[in-house]
Amino acid sequence: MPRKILVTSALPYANGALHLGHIIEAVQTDIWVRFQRMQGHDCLYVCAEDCHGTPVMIKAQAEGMTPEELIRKVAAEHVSDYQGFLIGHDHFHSTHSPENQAITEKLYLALKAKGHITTRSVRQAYDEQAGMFLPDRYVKGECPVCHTADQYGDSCENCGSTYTPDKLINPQSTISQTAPVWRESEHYFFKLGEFTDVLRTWLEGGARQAEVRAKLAEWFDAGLQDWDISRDAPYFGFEIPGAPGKYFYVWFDAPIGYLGSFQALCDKRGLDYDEYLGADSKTELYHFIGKDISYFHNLFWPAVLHGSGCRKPTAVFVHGFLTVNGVKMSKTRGTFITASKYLSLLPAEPLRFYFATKLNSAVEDIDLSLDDFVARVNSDIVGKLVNIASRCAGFVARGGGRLATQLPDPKLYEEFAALRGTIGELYDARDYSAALRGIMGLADRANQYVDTHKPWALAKDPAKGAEVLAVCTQGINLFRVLMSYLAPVLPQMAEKAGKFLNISFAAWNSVDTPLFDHPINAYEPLATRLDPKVVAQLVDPVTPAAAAPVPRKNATSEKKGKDVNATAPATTPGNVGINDFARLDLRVATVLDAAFVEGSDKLLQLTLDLGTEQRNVFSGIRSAYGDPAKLIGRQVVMIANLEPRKMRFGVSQGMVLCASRDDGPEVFLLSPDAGAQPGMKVT
RNA sequence: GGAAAGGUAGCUCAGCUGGUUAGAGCACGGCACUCAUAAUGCCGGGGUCGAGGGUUCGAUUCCCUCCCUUUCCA
Repeated sequence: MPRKILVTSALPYANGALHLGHIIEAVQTDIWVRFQRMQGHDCLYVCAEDCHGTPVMIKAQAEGMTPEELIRKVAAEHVSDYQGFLIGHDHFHSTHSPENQAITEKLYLALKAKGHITTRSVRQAYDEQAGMFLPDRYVKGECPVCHTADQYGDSCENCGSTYTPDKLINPQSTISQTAPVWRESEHYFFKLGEFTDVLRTWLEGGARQAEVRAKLAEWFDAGLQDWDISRDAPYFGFEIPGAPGKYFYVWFDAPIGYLGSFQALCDKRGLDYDEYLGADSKTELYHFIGKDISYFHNLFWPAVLHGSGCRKPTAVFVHGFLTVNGVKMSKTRGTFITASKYLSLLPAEPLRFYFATKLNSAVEDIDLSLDDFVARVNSDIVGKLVNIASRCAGFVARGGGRLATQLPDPKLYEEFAALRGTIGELYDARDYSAALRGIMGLADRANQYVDTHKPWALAKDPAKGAEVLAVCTQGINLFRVLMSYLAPVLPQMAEKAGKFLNISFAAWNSVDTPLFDHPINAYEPLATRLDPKVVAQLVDPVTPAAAAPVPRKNATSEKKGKDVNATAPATTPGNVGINDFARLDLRVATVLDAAFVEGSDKLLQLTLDLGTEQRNVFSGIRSAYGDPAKLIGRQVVMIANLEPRKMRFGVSQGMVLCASRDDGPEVFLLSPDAGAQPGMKVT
């Protein structure tokens, strides 16, 4: 009996480019969807652009366009990136759509009718110059607890205290740089606490991951509080029915975007919306998300659905974040890789494969190690998998291009085919890494088989043509099983291999029957090796900033939940006040010594004289200053009050300033004019 | 501050409910082969399983403490 399954991955937010953190989620989802389809299930996959909220509004203003223009432009880029990574959405919609507005209003009115909505007055920061209320993250000031300057309105990054923006000392609007005033405004709240029992019950099946359950238990213990779902004009979003000037908070209508997108798909294909999303639907509904938005998907979302009389998700699948070369993605480290940058350099499938070798069902962070990426792809895909087809194809072609009428080693084939159940279970459980380990183990055995039977040696004896063909028929059949197992991960390669073998890889159980007496075509390379030099271009050369601690910032998620534009800083950051600049202790320093760092091809170790003291600094300028001796005696500008940073090679006590492009390898040290003395302050 | 996950060979990772000499891939060394995109096969070197206690006949695997990394906190 085919299952009917509706799957989503998280909606990308319309204020920035997709990066590889978005892509790993899309790949995880897409592999699962493709696998389910191969199983013969009806598996639909929808997604949408998440369009609303203050960050989009502000960003559109900054770019001199309307929000509608901005979201159209960004969505087009996102769609193109997803397609580049072979993500097979059945439909990609927008939360700023008539479908989404209709469903949002419907759910809201249902919640209201059932008494799940309440209102109360909220005191909030208001920017008189900009004429708008300020989300907490748009107010900055001194922490009331530890007195660290320049902290957001909701919590201090230094001491971790949480508070409301009115507690900040000398608060400032990040939009106009003026001091906000405090105004009362009526807000609409969703009474989440009323759903505590419903949620506890739902989570038994909906939250299947231990890590997620532990987190949810914490939230339950703390008690579920009302959720503010309204925002005041001006706001880019949907106006709340019967509440002029009040808009739905972006996080209220964003998950509803899943439903809106599916509605649009139904309209397109004539599907029955209620069969999937009606109150008593028997179909399965799964959301793939990152761990940062677990709260919204495991609490608010099922509660809103339940309260408005809709079905709840079958389960929510949570994954961890992506790191690059062991560190979080960040522009200052050069490890922030956008989807489009990747695609401009490399094909999608190697990365899909690499992600698959690492993905499992746990909420663990996953590292994209570039060296490992190259080794893994070149060895596993080209050296092992493709090699099986490549080394057998020539003999088959010379033997007439037709496979033999039987397998010389049916038991071996049987072993390969018998694993389809186990491997299928692993895919279904999202344990792709284990699935691929199993598959690659089989690839080794296939190569061993060919090595043992040496068709090239047999081919020297003209009388043994049939034997050669038999061995290679075995090899090709083993390859076919492996390719079938990998088809969810490598759809393009499966397509090409299908043309080579005159078959389709559409059905998971097709490997039950081996190919006999079957014509195959000339072999063409199915995959090419990755060039480490090209892969290295994914990350920017390490700049001196790499030696500096970066502010805590979420690498893989747009924190729209807090109304903050968490996209990594643009090339040209926004304005800062003079106080921001004054926090930096910039000093003139003389290079006393400069040397290569053993074990690093990027760093130089500098000993700097600050007049009153000496500092040890690791700086990523080796590519531009290959002869460190020439630096000795030179004067440079350094940040003297940078948090010391422990590195593999020692502690770096500051950083030297350099000029560079975002995308170029050149680095140019800054120097003061003649006459400056070590220790002089730069202002 | 509260909480979670992780720390296993140079690198990336497996190791289920404690039990013979701790595994894989890559990298490295040697040999073989030459069909294959310098691919493949065989053999080998390499780990006091973060540190210290404890439970046990026996712990990488259980308990406690500590250190380090990462992450989450409406």
